[in-house]
Amino acid sequence: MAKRRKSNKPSKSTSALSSLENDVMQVVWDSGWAKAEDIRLALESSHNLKDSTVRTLLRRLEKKGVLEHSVEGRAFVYRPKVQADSFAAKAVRGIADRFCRGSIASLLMGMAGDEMVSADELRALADKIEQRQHETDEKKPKQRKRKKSP
Amino acid sequence: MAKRRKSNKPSKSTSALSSLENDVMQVVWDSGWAKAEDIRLALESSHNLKDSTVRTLLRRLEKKGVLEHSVEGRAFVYRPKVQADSFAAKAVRGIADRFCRGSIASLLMGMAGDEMVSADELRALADKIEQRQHETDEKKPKQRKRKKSP
DNA sequence: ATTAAGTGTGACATCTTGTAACACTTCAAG
DNA sequence: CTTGAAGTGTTACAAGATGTCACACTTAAT
Repeated sequence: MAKRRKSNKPSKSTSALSSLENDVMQVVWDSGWAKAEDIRLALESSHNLKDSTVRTLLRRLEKKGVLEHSVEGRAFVYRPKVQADSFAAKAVRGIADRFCRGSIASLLMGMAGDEMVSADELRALADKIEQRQHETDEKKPKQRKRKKSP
Repeated sequence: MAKRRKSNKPSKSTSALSSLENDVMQVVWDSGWAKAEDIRLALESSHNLKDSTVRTLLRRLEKKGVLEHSVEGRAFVYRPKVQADSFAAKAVRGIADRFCRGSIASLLMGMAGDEMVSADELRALADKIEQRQHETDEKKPKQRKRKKSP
């Protein structure tokens, strides 16, 4: 054995978010944008954060590259710089790399084992994906290459 | 009957591992078992850890519930208590919960968008899963309809 | 009895996370 | 112009997670 992966540096750029940061992102992802106060209110039920706390989070999130803001009037309007699904996908890829040598398939098998996905679900998904593929192919012809080693 | 998750608390038991801990697990997952020294050697290239450091990691990992050991001779032999794929699956579920309201489907769709999984792969997987289902679940073999790709 | 191979026990310096007080900047109303 | 509300950034800190060990302890052999 000699194929150790050395990707131990999380690079911190678009990687892991803490749970609270996650909650914040959720709000932004949901509405597409949000001001500090919006977020404070949205999370009010779960966390009772002070205005400055929210701002700190927002700033940290922006530094992490998952948010960006634009000035509107005298307030900052934050919006996702990375979309939720894309972000999630990246996270999953990371997992696949670590735990399954990059094989999403193995990963999925594992999920099936844990009864997290059913065969039917997968098939339905495959159809949907294929369908979208066609749409995409019409405008942006690009060929996929996702073969797993024999 | 639905298999709804009852807790959203990370529970910290079998959850996140740090990158170093991850590297250690990788070694154990790879060979199925390992002694402290094995691990030290395996990670030697990336990290030059002292023996005690490795042991600490091993112990922490065990406390986290992902490893377990048995005494063999006078040495501890560690082996995964959680399999890699299962562990990965759990991690994925966490992601799905956070980013896609628990929908693995949405998550997978996102991955498809990033060209991480193909429809074919998914279908093949679905078959394999279904097959396993039957093996494990020996009751009434249901007929499978293979929708071949166009 | 001395050792070599193994093990467990603190300990510590850094980060990360959750929280926030406080000071600074502006537009807008007096 | 003076004030103040609405916003913003800076700085700080306690807890807990991480990476790293030096050491002291145990035990089967020599």
